[in-house]
Amino acid sequence: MPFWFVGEGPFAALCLEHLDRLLRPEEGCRLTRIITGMPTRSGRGMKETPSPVEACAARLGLPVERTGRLSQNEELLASLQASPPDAVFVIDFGQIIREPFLSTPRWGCLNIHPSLLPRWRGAAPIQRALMNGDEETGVTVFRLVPEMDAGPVLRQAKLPVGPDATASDLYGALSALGSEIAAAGLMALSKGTATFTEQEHANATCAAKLDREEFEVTWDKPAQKIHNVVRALDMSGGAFLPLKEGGRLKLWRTALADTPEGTPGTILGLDAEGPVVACGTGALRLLEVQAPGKRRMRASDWVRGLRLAAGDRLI
RNA sequence: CGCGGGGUGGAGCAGUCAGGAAGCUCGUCGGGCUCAUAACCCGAAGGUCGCAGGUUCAAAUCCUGCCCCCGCAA
Repeated sequence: MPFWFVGEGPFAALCLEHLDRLLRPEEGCRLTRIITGMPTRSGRGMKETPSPVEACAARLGLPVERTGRLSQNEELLASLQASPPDAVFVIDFGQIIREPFLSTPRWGCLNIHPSLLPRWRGAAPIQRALMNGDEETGVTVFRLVPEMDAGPVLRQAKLPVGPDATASDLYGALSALGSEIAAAGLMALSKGTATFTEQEHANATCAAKLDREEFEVTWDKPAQKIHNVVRALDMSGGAFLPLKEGGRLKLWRTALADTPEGTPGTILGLDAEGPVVACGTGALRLLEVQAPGKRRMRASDWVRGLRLAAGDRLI
């Protein structure tokens, strides 16, 4: 059973790694082509940066091809139609896939989507689930249809979300779980024992793309809400607190504290773990932060260098 | 050549503008106090001040080049 893999972002890279491990040739399963997007000019100095999938493939020693707009890649389509694979994984790719691409593979194009579809269709399912405080999430393997994330489901698995689970935790867990059920689902398909189930479209919700403004946190909000934003954004550049002297303090890791009272932004206490800061409701302990121009560090170290003490205000 | 911040004992920082004996808060090790301690007291070890040149009587500090880390913007 030959498969293609089309992907670009970090979730796709993790899935690629898992699928490469799970789809072992002894069952006849293998990824015959890996396709990713063009490198982007980004980062310091506007350097050309390959996609996470390309970097991952290189690390695994797998050949990878780049493509621009898939819908205009005649060569790729011709090759697909000439000898269709059993399925094409399209994961975290950032392009709408249309016909005739969708229905050319034997079982169509399959996606591993890190949410319990039809909940959180769209670009940022993991982040939205965390920001929303969901206590349960999951991963869905489904067949692509023209409408975004609306195709029939092959397999789905649930995952409880711990109170301190972060986006990177869920990226790791859901890519592993998703790859497993995808591999299992394909085996079942090949034996004719699997079916696709239509989604309950009425229950669909949308996981909108992240907006830069959502990365900013202020102390007047409830501690739980800030904690959720911090957890959600640790793969996306990090939540940040604007500093009065300019610049931003990134919040990489926090924990809810039970210390109650205080004016929002006041340091209520300091210990080896880090400072506890009063919020609009409740208080938050800072565990890992990043000051402007600095690397990530333990919040206790950051506080030490700044000579902050209980009673000081963090704006 | 897109814009900007930073590299000082193991950690986080001050000192650089106005050159002149290595500092602060911790950690580590040893000792003391205590029923006990992550608390307190006393003491100790540990640094090519990112690298290489230059200026100077004298450079962490001024000049030149290079390396590494980080943020913004896309």
